Amino acid sequence: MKQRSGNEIRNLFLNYFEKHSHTIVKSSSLVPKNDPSLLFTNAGMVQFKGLFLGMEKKEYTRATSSQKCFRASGKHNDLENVGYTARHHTFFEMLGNFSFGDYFKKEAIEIGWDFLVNQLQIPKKNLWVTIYEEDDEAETIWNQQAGVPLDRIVRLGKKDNFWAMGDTGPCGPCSEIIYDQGPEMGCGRPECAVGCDCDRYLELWNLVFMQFNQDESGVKTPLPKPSIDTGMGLERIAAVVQGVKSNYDCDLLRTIITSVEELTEKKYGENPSDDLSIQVIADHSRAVAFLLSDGVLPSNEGRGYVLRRVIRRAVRHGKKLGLDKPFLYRTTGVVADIMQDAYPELSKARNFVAQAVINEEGRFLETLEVGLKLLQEEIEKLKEAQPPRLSGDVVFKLYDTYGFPIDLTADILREKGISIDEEGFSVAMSSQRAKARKAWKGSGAKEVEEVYHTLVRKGIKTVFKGYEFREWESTIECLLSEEKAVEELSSGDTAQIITAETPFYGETGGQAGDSGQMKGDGWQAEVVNTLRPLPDIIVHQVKVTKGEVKKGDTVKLLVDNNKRKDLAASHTATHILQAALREVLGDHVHQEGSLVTADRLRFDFTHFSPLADRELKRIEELVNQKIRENAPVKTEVLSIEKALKKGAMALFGEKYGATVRMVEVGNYSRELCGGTHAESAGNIGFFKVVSETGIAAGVRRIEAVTGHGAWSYVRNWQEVIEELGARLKSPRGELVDKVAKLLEEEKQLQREIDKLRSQVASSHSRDIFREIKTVKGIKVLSAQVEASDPKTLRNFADTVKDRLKSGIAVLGAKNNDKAMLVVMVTKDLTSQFPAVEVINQVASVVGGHGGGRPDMAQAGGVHPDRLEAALDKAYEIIERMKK
RNA sequence: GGGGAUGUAGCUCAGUGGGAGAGCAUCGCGUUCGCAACGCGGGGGUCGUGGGUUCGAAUCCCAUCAUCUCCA
Repeated sequence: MKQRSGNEIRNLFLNYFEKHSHTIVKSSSLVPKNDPSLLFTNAGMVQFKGLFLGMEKKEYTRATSSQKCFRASGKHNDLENVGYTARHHTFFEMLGNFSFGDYFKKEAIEIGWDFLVNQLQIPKKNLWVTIYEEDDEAETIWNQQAGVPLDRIVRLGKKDNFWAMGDTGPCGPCSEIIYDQGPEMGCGRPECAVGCDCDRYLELWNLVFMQFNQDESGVKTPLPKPSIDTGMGLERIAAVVQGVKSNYDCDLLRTIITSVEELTEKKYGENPSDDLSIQVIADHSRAVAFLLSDGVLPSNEGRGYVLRRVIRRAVRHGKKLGLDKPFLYRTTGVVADIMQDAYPELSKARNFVAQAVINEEGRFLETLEVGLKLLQEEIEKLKEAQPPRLSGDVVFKLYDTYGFPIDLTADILREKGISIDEEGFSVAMSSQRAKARKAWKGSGAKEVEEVYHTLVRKGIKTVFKGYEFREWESTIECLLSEEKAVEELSSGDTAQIITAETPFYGETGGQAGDSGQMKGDGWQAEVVNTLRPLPDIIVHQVKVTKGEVKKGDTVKLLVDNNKRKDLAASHTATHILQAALREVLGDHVHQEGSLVTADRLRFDFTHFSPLADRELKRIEELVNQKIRENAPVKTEVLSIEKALKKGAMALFGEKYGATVRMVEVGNYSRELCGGTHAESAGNIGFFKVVSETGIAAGVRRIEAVTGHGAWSYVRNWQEVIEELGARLKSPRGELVDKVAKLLEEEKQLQREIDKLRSQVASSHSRDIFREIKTVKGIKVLSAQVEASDPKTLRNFADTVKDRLKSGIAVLGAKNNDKAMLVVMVTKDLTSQFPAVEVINQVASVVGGHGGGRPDMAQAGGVHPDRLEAALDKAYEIIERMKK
């Protein structure tokens, strides 16, 4: 067998099949396009699904690829096993050849076998073949065309060798080529044979013969054009060709392991526990590099959460190896180095990947340490428990507060043989959900919805006229009071009115509703707010101010134009802001939420770190620049396909109808949006960011004001600064220096005061030292001194204690309406006269109590007039304590 | 919007109501031809901010800000 690198094997494979009339197809993204059933691409055939199902046509009928695959969720979840075995990976490459109704079993077997035996020169003596138990055809081909002896062909059941895409659709038998690593790699059991779970018999290459279509009732009918789908893990074949027993020893992974060795100064292969961690890091580095370069960002749901879990796992294993600083961004760099020729997206995304990884790592390292400490304490407590099992509450706390994904906690505990209480975790989780939901209610929006559903079923709906008009005439379709339909309303009532048509914009998509007036024959109402509980229904919240309103009345609807203009300006500004964010921060910025009101706007978006001052400044500047350019705002109703083709931003996960409304601001911003907008960017006037904060991991929030709101915001600040300037008698430009100087001066003065205070206190010292008494042979000084704060008193007591050499000092001082006391006892006397005991007895006289250490205690009291008595009594107290 | 965690010297952090600390960094002195290393000494703090409780708060309570984290 010739030694070949992983890269060489990949090229050899692709070129070999190209020679056999296959088209080399680039690996598709790890994020499957147009396949909502799949979180990640997990096999080579994923991008060809449409071809197999006959829903798509391509110019080729034979293809070959080396496909990026990721398995850490869903049907194939290998995350738990990574590191513990020699074969499991979250990320791997799948080599495959495909026939779409072109060649079938015979040719698939022949060329596959030829590649292994003649191209890679794998010794035939090590190869076995499995087939589906009913597939005689396959057996004949293997035996007669490929020359595999019959005793090397093993028949296996449905579980192993029958493949199906799902419960229905294409399916068929498959056949696997097995590599025998030799008995020393096996489990040693006498019944060990092909099909055994142990490491001896390695499944190298799976050939799927798609020949049936299965319907709902399970009936299989032969496909008119049977197809071929094969898959061979590159890492496995590389390990075999390179003669190593573990995938981690093939060059594709070994290079990364070497870089981990360099970072940690640990040697791979010396300590099983370290090896585990090193392998996890090597595997996860690849997954992380590829996921990020395919545009997956760490987040707390869906794909992003899988990525986050992988990163956090790797960080934790790094920590186990002694890495306290971000390191993963380096190993992902190594991945880019060795793989970028085959996958150019790695080098393109290189900087972005490093930035995103280092951010996520740094963030998690912060909580990891504290979380591990908590976990360690809990593990200690569990030492005696049988069986050891960590409570759901703790697992939840780790998850909730420290961001430990549940599988990470499980992974840590697995090493210690501790299980986790998943049920308890779910309970804690749902109680958190319930709490959040309860807190969210209050608007009562949920219950109300039912009323509107019934209205819609009755055929009531509202047509929105407000894009073009601010005033409109229509008829009243329905009156609602306290969620019940009524026939009429009278002056003073607050209620909901639904009309056939309206110029009022109902609150949706984050834009606040319009307000204004309604006028009818002999009645008037004020529209306080407008809602849109369902797409087809617009609800005016009104207060009737005059007359009686009846169902069927003709009504004049007048939108408050000033508020509408402000709302429109805010909304248009939001669009420009999003475009600016994407320009400054990158294309990973997506809207996560948005609120548009007349006086401010709030925009939540995905981004992995707090914004730097200069970034914010740049964004603000860009938005204002666009405002000054005064580009017209154009709206257009068109098909969703057309809009997306024109590059409109659509919200992820949002459902859109067949036709959509696209809002363009010049050629800068293009978004799908149903809101009302300014006529041109200049109407916004002025845009000012008010705050930028974090909302959740990976989500930031910007709040900003526009137009009139922005002006008054700036005006307020100006007033504050002017007021400051006036008080500090300092021009605006010198304010900062002035304050710094004042603070410095204040500090100096404080020091000066401290010094003077202790001088004042000690100036009385000569007098009080005459009052030293000897109580049963112990020198005791109890005296009142001048001290304005406890610190001075304490400092002074220190000097007294030093002078006494051996003895007890009890000092007191009056301060306003309080008495202060301090007791100091020299070290040689603390066992006989603990300072705390002395002071508590003395302090009780002044109505207080105290505490401290054996050699020093402090106390206070609310009766300063009794201080003298207390100090006198100190001698008695000490005398009584002497045994 | 709701919950939890964190915020102490330039950095990393300790400090469960009683005198604000450690290690690293920094400065000075000593040792040295010089450097590294070492020894001794010093400077550096609104204990995130604002209230409250208490004789006394870094510590307890409330509010607030920032960062992290989970839920909606």
